[in-house]
Amino acid sequence: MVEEEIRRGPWTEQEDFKLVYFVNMFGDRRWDFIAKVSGLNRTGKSCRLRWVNYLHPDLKRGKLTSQEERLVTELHSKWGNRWSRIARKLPGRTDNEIKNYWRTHMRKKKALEKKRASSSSSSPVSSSSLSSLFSSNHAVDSDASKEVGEESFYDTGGCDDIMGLIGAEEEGGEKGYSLDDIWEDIVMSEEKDMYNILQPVYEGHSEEGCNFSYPPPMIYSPSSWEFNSSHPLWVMDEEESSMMLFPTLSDQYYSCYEQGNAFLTG
DNA sequence: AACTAGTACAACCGCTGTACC
DNA sequence: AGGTACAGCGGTTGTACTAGT
Repeated sequence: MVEEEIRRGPWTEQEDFKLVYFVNMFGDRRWDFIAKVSGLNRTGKSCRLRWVNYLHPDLKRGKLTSQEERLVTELHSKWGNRWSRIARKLPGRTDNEIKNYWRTHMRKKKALEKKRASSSSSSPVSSSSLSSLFSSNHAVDSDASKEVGEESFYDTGGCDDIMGLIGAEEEGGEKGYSLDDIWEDIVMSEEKDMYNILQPVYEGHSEEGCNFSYPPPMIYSPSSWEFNSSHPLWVMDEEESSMMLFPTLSDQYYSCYEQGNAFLTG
C-alpha cells in the first residue's frame, strides 16, 4: 500500500467545499477525524487552521477599520502579543489576521522611525526618548512591559506604538487621542461594534471588507443556523449534527450543499 | 515594460495546555 | 499520577499582489 502524501500549501476551492461540508457534518472539534474521513489528505491541524482563519462564517474580512486598529493597539499595549485574546475583542477577526496586521504595522512604523531618525539625527528628541517618556506615564502589564526596551519579535514596545499611531493620526489631520479617549471610544462603541460588525457577516453581505471569494461562508444564514458565537452550533455531537443539519437547511444552504455534494461524488 | 521593494495574507511549525484514559 | 492525543496559540515563512522607479 502506498500511503498518500499529506497535502500542504494553498487550499483549492474543492478542498474548501469538502472541509465545509464535513465540518457541517461533524462540528468543528475533531479535526483529525475530519481530516481522515474527508479524504482531504491534510492534517487535522491544517484543516482547523483553514476553517478558523478563512472558512468560518463568523469572519469579517477586509481591512481593519481605524477603530479596530486603535483597539488592537490599545489591547496590545495591555496584553502584549496575546493575539487570540486580542482577537476575542474584535468579533470577526482572527488572531492570525491581527498578528499579520501588527507585523505590517510595526514594519511600517519602524521604517518611518528610521527615516525620521536619519533625516533628523541632530534632533534633541529621539523616538526612544519619547517612548521612554511615554512608558513612564502608563502602567502596562508584565507581558507588554517585558517588550519595552528590548527587541521583541515584532519590535513592539507597546506604548510607543500608541504614540506612533496617535502621531500618525494627527499628521493625517485627525484629532489626537489620549489613551483615555481611546478607551472611552472603545467602551462606547463596543456594543455597537458587535452589532455592526457581525450583522453584515451573518447576512452574507459583501460590504466593504466582507468579500469572500468562495461561496462557503455565505451558506450559513442566521436563520438556518441561529449562530451564537459563544455556543457555536457546529460544536456538537455527530448524532446531533447529522440530525440537525438537514432539517434546518435554507434554500441558499441547500444549493451550496448540493454543489459540495457534486464535488464529493465527482 | 521590466525590475524592485514593500505590503498583505495564507499557511506551516513547534510548543503548551487540557481532556481523557 | 503519568501518558497520550488533540486543540489552541504564538512565531515564522512563503508567496501573490501592488506601487514606485
